[in-house]
Amino acid sequence: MKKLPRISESEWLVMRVLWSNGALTANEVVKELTGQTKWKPKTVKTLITRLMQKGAVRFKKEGRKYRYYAAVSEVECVGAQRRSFVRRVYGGTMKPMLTAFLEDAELSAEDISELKRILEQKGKE
Amino acid sequence: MKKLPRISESEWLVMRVLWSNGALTANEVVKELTGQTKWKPKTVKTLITRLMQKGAVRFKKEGRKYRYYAAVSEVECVGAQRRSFVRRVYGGTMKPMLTAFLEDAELSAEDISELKRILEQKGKE
DNA sequence: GACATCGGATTACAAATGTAATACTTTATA
DNA sequence: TATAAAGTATTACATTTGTAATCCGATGTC
Repeated sequence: MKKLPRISESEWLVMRVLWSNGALTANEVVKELTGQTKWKPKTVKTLITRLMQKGAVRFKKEGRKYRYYAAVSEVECVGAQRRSFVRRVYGGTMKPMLTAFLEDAELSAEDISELKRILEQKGKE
Repeated sequence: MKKLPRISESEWLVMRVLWSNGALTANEVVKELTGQTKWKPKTVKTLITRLMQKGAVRFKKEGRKYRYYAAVSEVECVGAQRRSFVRRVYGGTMKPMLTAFLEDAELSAEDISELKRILEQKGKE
């Protein structure tokens, strides 16, 4: 239930790397981001530092170098972003937004049936 | 197909007012926002000015005062935000995001059946 | 006509963000 | 042991954003 820090656009890329890979050294983060961005290593380091200041990332020493890991929950951060997005763009009303999302999405047949299952589940509550 | 300007969090509130109300004077915008925000009128004016500089808003003179109106398409801006959101938060994969949205949403029975209809439609393509 | 007022134009200023470069420290290397 | 390399810490600097305040010109008011 801790307060979630505000994570900027660029910082999100770093967080996603840390969430999916666990504790990484700075260089490993840089390597993961190669291809996704054209950032210099120093830029990545800056982002990590800022995320630490915000409390979103912590590190443990491993010998003389650090391993960084996410200190906030991915599920919570993603949920917060989702809600903030809906509020900002749709003024909080979910339906039109979901319609747009669904129409826009590229979905496999399995995806579609799973989503339908979720909807049916909701219908029963 | 023009390039969409980048609209900040606060600016979104102004844009939504203009999209839903057409051409308004600055004071009318201020009035619409009362209750939603605690901004001083001058703050709203600044936001409008910035949106004009970005090309998102234009105005026409009406006597000695101006009427402001959105110069970019709501559908396009919303779509761009939606895509940017999915890319940032989910790395571009729609399914997990949709799952979360659907589970999170408060939906009426009618909403649910309409969404199911959309999904069925997609299944047929 | 002098003055308060309403609206728009210009200016303000700190915090956050994007994007690094430079400095300092410890360690491996010649 | 002086030096280069690897890592971390500190500093940099232009833009964007949030949040206004001040200035200026047209207008209405006494």
